[in-house]
Amino acid sequence: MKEGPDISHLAALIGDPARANMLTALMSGQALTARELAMEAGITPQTASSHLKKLQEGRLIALRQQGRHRYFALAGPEVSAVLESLMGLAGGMGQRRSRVGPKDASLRHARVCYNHLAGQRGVQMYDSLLRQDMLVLTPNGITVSPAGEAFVSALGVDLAGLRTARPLCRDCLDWSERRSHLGGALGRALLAQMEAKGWARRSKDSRAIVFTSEGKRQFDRAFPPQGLT
Amino acid sequence: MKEGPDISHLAALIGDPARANMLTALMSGQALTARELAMEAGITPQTASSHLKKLQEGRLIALRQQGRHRYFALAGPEVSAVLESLMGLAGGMGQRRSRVGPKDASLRHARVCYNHLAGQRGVQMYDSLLRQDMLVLTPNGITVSPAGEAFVSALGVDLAGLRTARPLCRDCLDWSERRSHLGGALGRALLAQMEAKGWARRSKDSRAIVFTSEGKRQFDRAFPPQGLT
DNA sequence: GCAATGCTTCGATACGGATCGAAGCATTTG
DNA sequence: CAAATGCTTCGATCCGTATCGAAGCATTGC
Repeated sequence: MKEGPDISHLAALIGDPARANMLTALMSGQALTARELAMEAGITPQTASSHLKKLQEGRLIALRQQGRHRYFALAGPEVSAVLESLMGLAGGMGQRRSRVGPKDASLRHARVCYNHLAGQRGVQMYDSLLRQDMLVLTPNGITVSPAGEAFVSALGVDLAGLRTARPLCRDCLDWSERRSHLGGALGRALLAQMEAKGWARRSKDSRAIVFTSEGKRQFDRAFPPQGLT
Repeated sequence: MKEGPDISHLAALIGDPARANMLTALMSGQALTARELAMEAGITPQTASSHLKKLQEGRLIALRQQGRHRYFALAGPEVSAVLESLMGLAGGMGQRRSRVGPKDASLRHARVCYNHLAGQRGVQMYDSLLRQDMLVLTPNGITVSPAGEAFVSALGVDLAGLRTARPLCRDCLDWSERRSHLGGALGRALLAQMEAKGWARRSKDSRAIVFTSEGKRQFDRAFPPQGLT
């Protein structure tokens, strides 16, 4: 009895350490060259080439060629969601990981997930927006209230420009917090604004997002944690 | 750069066809013996034994021994969720599957997902409950309204008995519908009631759930599709 | 135009892991 | 108690796949 989609092939694609590392690196939402991905995975370019071919054929990544540079990115947020899902379960076995390094803490605190904010900060933001009724959960998805529209516009988000993007808001399950953070076009726009305002920046060699002192203050003011409303 | 939990090991566990088939078989929420799982995967008992050992060590399945029979079940709903997530992505590559058989249609229509109802029927039920404000989405999860409590009690669900179960309601992303259906203790109780009332039964050799004509009528009456409110 | 660089393809190698027959242990049944 | 049954372990085999050096092709920069 083989029922439903064939998950073994898909899982096997992710199940190679080199490929898993490359996919993880692409979760930041940025496109990386074949060479960069080879270095991420600690393998030669020729090995990376054959791996990337497999991921491409499996539709996990997409290619954009610029001259001799070949940029690969995740094929879409659905891929990122599956990877987060796997991380959530694998994280539950975290006791089995030989070393919980400082990087894990910074990832849990704030990290980029397909261009939007994840981790404790990501969940804090989402919760706050919901609590203040700026975002509203409906059976058809998440909508932005009029107050929410005014709020994010005041933060510098060009909502009209985002309207064409679907979905505007997407509920993205956070592997470290086991709760949702905000994905979708609005989630991406909000992170971009934080970067533009200098509240936070992306780490150079990690998916972690680092907030400045001022950025933390501004963030907490904009998205107050529970109990500070 | 190796960030976050190690997903490759977990994915590799799922990435073997035999193991994937066994995990899929366990998604019904029932426990199966080692022999039954061997037959599910089309391998010998000795091969199954070594596979099951790996899944056990990987904490994807849990063992309950009864004499010489060893019953294995999924370790929890988190595992089921990951499998559904993989199915969703793999299903998006459905064009690549060599044969879309009649079974896929029946699975899409109604199937069991870790003991609760999934597929079109599952999503219909969830949407209906939300639309009628019997379930309410809150930032802290899904709650049952007073009207919802009365409703499910009238259906025969012993809510008091479920109160100790956590979570009572859980939003479970449906791979075939790309929307959520209702998991958690209430989701399981509702499916059990449908079975008890004879509205529907589980297929013998599949995760598909088959509704009787009367069951369809009763189901649509209890959980009217959009437009029939 | 040539050298440097990025990337893919080819071919060979080595390793890991799925597989099953045989054997052994535990439980159940008559 | 003996036979049947369920399951695990052992050992051998074979296949698939990741890997990298070498070679080739395409692009870029001087």
